[in-house]
Amino acid sequence: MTQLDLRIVKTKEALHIALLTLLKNKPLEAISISEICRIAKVNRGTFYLHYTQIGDLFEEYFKEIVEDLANSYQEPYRHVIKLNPKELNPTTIRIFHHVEKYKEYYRIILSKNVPLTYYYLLLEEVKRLLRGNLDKDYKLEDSIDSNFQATYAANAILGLIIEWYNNDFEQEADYLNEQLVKILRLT
Amino acid sequence: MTQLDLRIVKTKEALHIALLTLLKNKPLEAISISEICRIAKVNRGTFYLHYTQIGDLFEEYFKEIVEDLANSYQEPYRHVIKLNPKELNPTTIRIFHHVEKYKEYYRIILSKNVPLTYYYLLLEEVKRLLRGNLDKDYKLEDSIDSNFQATYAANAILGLIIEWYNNDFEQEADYLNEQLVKILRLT
DNA sequence: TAAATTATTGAACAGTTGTACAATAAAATT
DNA sequence: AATTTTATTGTACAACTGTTCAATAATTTA
Repeated sequence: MTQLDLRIVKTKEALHIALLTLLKNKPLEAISISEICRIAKVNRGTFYLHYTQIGDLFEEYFKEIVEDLANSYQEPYRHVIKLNPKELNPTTIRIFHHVEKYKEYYRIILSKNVPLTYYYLLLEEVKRLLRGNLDKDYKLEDSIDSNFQATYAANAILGLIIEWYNNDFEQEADYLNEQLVKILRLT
Repeated sequence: MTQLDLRIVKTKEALHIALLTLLKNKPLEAISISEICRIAKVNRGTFYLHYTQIGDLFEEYFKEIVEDLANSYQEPYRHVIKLNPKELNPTTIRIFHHVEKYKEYYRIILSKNVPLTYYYLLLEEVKRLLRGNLDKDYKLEDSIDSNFQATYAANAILGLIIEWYNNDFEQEADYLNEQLVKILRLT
């Protein structure tokens, strides 16, 4: 038994390529479904068979990017910075290099006219990655809600990324790492 | 010399009321400009004379709400919680009661299909409110970028609000305050 | 390979969007 | 109160949206 109908694969591929092509010239919000379909040579009705919004199509990519973030946490950390592992687990900090690598996409998902969905996808992933560490590094008080704590920490890191984005990613990823370490030592 | 043309005031008021009316029954993304104008009995072209998107209209409200957040920081803090003022400036923490008060609106601006703009407006305001405190409470290292630090702290607090929103605001505002204090003591 | 399944197409429809322009009405100014 | 200024209206247009349906084509299954 086969899982994927070849026609579906082809259609989605064509739509993916079309969206990427258009994104080189205009922001996500300025792209119309008709336009994508025209370029992809796919009937507009077919688009609606697979997606409901352009955002759904974009989300398919972005999920791959977020997957790369998760994967990057597996391989050993090579960018060595002097930091005390008791204060900050180095794995925590690989996210900035990931963002730097995909900055064209982060420029999209952090732009103000784009829906929050992608931000939330990212937040969930960072939470998931942090959660393991939080448990290990700190003994939790019983009275603390670990969901609140995880979202607090994850969103704080996303705050750094937002500020970085506002600076048009002009600093090095390593600089962001240093800042994070300093902020954590301070608090 | 007069500043505001009465016709403009009336038009905007009608549009405001129409949007609020519609928001009772459907989410922001499902509301069309035509619909608003039909209810407001305002020509559609007139809408475009003042706004470019529905979001602009909604933003006018939301700015008032954010203003209330800022104002609430002026009056003395009455919800007394036992906390060490050296560890956490109590003014920091008034935000949860504000959100509770306007939770219908925060439900809108934190929903996933809504653009990031409103989130950024909120983030900027929280940063502004925190910035004063951060400077006072901590001696900043020279090497730390206060913009990064401010966005880190402000976004962390918004993280708690996001988690609270995901829980459909079921906890009390005071509970959020307690959690924040505990998290800050922990870090 | 033939039959069955199902994705894609094309056409059509009512509603929305963004824009333009002349005519009109409402407000501000003198 | 008369005049000037300007916001609003109505109309029109091309493009986009979301949906439906029968006809057709591509792919899978037996």
